[in-house]
Amino acid sequence: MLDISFIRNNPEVLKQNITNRNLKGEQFDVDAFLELDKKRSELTTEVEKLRALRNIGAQKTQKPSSEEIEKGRKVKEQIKEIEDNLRVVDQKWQLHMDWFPNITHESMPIGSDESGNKEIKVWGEKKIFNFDAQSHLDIGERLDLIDVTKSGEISGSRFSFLKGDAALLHWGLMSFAIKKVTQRGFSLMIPPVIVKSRPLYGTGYFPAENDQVYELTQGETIEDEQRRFLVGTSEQALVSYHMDDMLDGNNLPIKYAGVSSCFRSEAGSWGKDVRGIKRVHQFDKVEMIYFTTPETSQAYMKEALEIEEEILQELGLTYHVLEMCTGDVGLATHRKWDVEVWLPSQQTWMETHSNSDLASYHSRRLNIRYKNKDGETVYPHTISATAITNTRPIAAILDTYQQEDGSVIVPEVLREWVGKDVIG
RNA sequence: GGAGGGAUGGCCGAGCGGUUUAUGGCGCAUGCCUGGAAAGCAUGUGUGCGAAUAGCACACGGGGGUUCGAAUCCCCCUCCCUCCGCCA
Repeated sequence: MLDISFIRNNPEVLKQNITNRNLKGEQFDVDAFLELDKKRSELTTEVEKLRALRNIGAQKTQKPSSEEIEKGRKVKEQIKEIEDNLRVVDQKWQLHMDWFPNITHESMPIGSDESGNKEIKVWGEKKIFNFDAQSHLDIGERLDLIDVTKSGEISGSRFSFLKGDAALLHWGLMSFAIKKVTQRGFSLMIPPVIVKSRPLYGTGYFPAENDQVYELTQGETIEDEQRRFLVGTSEQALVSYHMDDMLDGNNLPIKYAGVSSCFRSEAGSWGKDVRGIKRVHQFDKVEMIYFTTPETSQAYMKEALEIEEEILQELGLTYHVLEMCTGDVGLATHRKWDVEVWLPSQQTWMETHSNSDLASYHSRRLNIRYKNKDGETVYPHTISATAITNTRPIAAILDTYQQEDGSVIVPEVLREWVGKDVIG
């Protein structure tokens, strides 16, 4: 959510930002919003004047005369009428506020889709096999590591069984990443994976991306407070951990590493990455969350990238880093880098990590503040970045480390968990 | 799941229909005092609109209602505590 006074003072900046992001729809109509905002101010002023009248009447009259009671009754009716109007205007006003995107960072390229993303770094060699290389799924099925047939029967499409050494690879990756982030000063958190709607609203998944979310509750008359959802990332629970909190500014940055399963309905992604375990409804992730001062968020975003790169380098996976463009990021994003790993058998990149500076977009929605040295209330910036996930890195390892004899070399840093040097 | 008891500012804690415009304390900030500090004293210390140290409104877990007037009464919801039940 944006600061309302920022919008009032810089409507052109917001309009330009909406254009840059290639957003379309009534909810992004800034002029209509400003009209509503004006109307809302007028009605608010009006209703506040009447309330003042009511308060004066109520304060000075211990035993009101029947005349005074009659006067109060009239004021009450007027208040109700204006409040009803205000409620309608306010709802429309809020809808715009909920949909307006964060202002993007100046270094983000302007583009309408993923083709506008800019490669800012490449690390490692693009491996060339001198034998007939297989995809991660073919390797996984041949070595009895991945079973998507059984999971299809049991859970539906886009689920998987990770078996035997692949399950050990999973634990290895998670443990390896946990070791890395705790060494870097993150407090480890195991959050709930079922949340209410407010954390999802607060982290920008509602209303904009609600088609990605699994809802557990049913019934049309259910109160919003009683609805429950599966998290798509531990970010949703971890950032919300501090909702309505007044943080101690001296403790910033706060760094949490969340470990959880993540659930995504993947609506609207039909046909993308269908084969194997590249895009599934359930995966596991170690996520890094920062709460920082506005001045330092960019520096910590770089720190997060450094950690991500260190993890991939030690796994020996070839990757590149993308500066995401304005048209390929969510509404909450201020700046975002994606890290993609090279799949040599497919001759293609696959996203394994993302790293976002959300500025104060989340903290405003979740009412997270701290007092700075001048005693002013400040909304901290939040950063969300992937340390590791299980499925895609496993796919990348199988692909990258396959050998001509059909076996797969285990990356050195994972051997203590997998218990062997070679699978198969 | 059942039965009770609770939720008040950064924190603690009064108030239970009308000088409460939220008492009091702690913490914090600023000033006075001091060689410096502590102590003491004074002032300030929720949010919005606003140029404003002007005003007004809002705010007592959230939402709705009753009333001329609600932190206070009623209804719904959430969370916490105690006991019972169930259970890795």
